[in-house]
Amino acid sequence: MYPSIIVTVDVVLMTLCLDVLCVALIRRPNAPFAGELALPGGYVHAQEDGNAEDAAYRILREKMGIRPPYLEQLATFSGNRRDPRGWSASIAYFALVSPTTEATWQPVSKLQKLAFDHAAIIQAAVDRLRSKSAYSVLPAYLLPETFTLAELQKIYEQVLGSPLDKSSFRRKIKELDLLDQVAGSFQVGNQRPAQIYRLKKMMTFDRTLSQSAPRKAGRSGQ
Amino acid sequence: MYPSIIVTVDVVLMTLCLDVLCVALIRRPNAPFAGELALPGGYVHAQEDGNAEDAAYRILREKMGIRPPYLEQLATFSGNRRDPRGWSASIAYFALVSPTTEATWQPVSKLQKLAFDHAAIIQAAVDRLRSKSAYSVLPAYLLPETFTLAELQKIYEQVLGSPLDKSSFRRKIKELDLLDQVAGSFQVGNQRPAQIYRLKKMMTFDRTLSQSAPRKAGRSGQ
DNA sequence: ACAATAGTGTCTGTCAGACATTATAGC
DNA sequence: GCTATAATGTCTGACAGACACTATTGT
Repeated sequence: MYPSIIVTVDVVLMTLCLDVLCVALIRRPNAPFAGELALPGGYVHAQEDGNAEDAAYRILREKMGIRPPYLEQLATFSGNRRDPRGWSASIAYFALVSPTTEATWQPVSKLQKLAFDHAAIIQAAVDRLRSKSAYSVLPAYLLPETFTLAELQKIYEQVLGSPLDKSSFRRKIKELDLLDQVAGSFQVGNQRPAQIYRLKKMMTFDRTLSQSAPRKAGRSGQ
Repeated sequence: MYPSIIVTVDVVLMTLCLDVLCVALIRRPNAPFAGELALPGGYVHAQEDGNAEDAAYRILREKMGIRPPYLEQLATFSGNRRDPRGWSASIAYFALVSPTTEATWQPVSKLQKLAFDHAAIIQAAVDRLRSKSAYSVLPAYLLPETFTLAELQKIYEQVLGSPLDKSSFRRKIKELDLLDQVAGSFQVGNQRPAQIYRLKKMMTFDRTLSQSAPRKAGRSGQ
């Protein structure tokens, strides 16, 4: 009745390896683009996947063996030229994980030629991560579950690409009130130990980090 | 080979009617949801549409007879429960037009029950418009091609839901440098005539409008 | 004591909001 | 003159960045 359209889900899974933003890639075993590097992805399975997000989680479970702490829909890439098999729509997601996750990580800055339009999808994911990092705690998902403020600041500097002032950074993080102190501390050498934190369990992530912070509405009125 | 998946495009077409944010709806002639109100949408036509955005433009042309000055992909809504015919994916777009566009406009604040999950899609579009309005000139697309600064400010106040200071608003708009003066002026009564502006032709829209939320008065305390 | 990093206090330039003032039209 | 709106000028509180300062560990 209607010409069949290929519907797939692809996931841009990112982490920070040795202070470099990396993406997980898989070498394709089959055509098309056999042997080339590609994002983990696959067909939507109408029988098992309740929706596209379910499919993304299933694919990450099957192909990477993980369940990421952060996953969000990125955009849908579609058209008749991106897949030699025909008109296709790829619902792309991006996910962030701790660097302890096992995978074939590739720095996003030096990617070879990739299958399909996956290079463009990765670029969109990196742009989104960068732009959201300016006003959210997203980069914290690139760290292990617990971390120090110094580590967190370093992650932000890596993602944003510019150094941040320690005092201002801590002031902002405190205002956001998105971290919980964890009992215990972390120490590397002969130095003062650092307090350990973890992300608060919450449903919303898009609080403002810098500049456009909602100015402490609290004070106003009663 | 793979179970067929329904791929459609739906467009949330918005404007400002009498200072109220409205969305264009169409009464469905056919099942499913025959007779109910729904977003303009339709199947992707693999033969004619180069990609999903092309399909969105085609649908707006066929069903509304327009080509909007602003169109952006919103998100993809998918799953096995949103369409009684089976597993479906709707690539949703949102578009802004001038209020002179002919259509059946409905205020977004008082929507009846809609077909499919279109109420959720509209909510997502409104949220996106609101959040982008804080740091872009997007609301200008809700006006005719030329307008005065007073009209523009009123639009922003409508979309953002809070009054803005005239001086600050103009300072910001000037800094953004996104408007061109148009020869001529506009006058309503026995008053000083207002300068007329139009949007500059450009490719990027996401400049910063205001760095911070409007500060709540509070001359009172402290 | 020193070294090294964690964490805080203080100053200051900048800027958004508040609001006064001037400008331009018709009467 | 008056009224109404357009457009601009000026002041001020608040905040982000800069940076000096204190705190806490091991040797």
